[in-house]
Amino acid sequence: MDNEPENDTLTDETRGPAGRRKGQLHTEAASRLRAMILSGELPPGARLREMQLCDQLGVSRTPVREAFRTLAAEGLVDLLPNRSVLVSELHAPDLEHLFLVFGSVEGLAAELACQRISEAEIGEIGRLLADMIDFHGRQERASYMSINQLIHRRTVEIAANPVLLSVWQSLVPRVERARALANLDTGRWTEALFEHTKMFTALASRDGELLARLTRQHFLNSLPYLQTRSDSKP
Amino acid sequence: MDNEPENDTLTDETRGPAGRRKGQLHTEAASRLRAMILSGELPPGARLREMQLCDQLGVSRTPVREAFRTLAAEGLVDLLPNRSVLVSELHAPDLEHLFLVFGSVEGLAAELACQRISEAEIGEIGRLLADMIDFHGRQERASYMSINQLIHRRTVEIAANPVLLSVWQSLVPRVERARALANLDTGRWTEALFEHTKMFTALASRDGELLARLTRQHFLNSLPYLQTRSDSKP
DNA sequence: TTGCCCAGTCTTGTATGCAAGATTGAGCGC
DNA sequence: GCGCTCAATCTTGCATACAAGACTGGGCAA
Repeated sequence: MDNEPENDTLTDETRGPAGRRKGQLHTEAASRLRAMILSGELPPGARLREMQLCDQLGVSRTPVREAFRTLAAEGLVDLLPNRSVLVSELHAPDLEHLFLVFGSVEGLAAELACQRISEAEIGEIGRLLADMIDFHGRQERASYMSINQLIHRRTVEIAANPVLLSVWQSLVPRVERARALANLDTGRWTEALFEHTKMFTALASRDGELLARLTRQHFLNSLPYLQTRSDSKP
Repeated sequence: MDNEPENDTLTDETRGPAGRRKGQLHTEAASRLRAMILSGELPPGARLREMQLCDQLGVSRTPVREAFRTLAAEGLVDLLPNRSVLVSELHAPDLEHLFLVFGSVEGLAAELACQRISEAEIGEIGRLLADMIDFHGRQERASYMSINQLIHRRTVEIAANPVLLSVWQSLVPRVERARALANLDTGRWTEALFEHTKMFTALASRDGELLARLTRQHFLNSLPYLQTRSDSKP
């Protein structure tokens, strides 16, 4: 009468073999919604009705509403007062603005990373680059993109600036979405890979100024190819 | 019976002569809390208990909780799961990170502004600078700081990049808070003014690269003076 | 037929109730 | 005297109820 089989007093959220509770519901809801937006399941301009998402996610409106604020801060949705939440649009001029800023942020990250990077980390990035070249040779785009993002993320992490990291994290969902919605032109793909090798050379020689310039240019160069797929304003 | 005097179909929230409803309560709550944090009324590390703020603001917990998310996205508070919300700390290393990133963001804004600024806008900034010099001469710090912020804001606006503007707006509360918590050293004040004049010269000649470099340096230079007042970690 | 008005329905904004996790302080054992 | 345990209280997380603002479709008049 004093102990039941399932009466475990574990309060840690990492116990979940039964998948009991991974974390906060609004965090979970935000992750799910973010994934749905990035995958295109929720296309730009889609109306997000609270109740519908509640049914879909199996939670009540409170965590869904809080998740909306998180996504709004990431620029993935627009909150219209007294009206529905809309998945934000991605117009061509917005993309230009986004990539300009994002390139500058990554440029700063690259500059800082050059000041701090260790030999081991240079080796790590080098191996990632080799993998990326390999995936390019085999035309495996998904794997390539995955490694690509990982290199950029590692660079920001090596920069070791939490403010920079948070700004980067707030922008990267939109950048990833833009990439996901556009197809990578084969010519641009090869060109981008070449730029990456040049960037790695700068990183390995710890030339921060050069790497920052290359990084900014890297994003500006990829811009026209993304815009070809972006829709025109209605 | 078909028309009443007050039967205006205005659905805009800006009608309120009776002060009926200024906007959403959570927006209002976020503004109030932001002001309390920036003014120092809520000092770094302060615990924000929902019920207490509800009484203080005269609203229920729901809008307060949503305001917390907004402020968390601005980096003004830290959300601890299942524990209280804390006003975020401002340690010396954090300030260094913040000013490095902020200087870079403003640097990009300055670079873009150089490409777009009109003669009229150069005149406008010039007048603001003249006012600033005047306030410096009369040792009116509050007015000086106000003009100072206005110049920076106008520069970002002239850059005409909404993504950049949103990043800037998300960082500027923390920068302003750091400035508010520290006293401006007189020597640094004069030095900063000199830097501003150099920056204006670059802006007027539309030398974006130079202006970006000066802007970044401007923030790096002011950093040591802020840190002298910042508390050491417990 | 076409345009406007209005009521019904839907959706969002806010308040409140309930349960679970965290904190604290007293009591007990060492 | 000191440290641990446990329970009472507090605080947060989530769900739900209620009210107010938007949307939609039918009906009426021109």
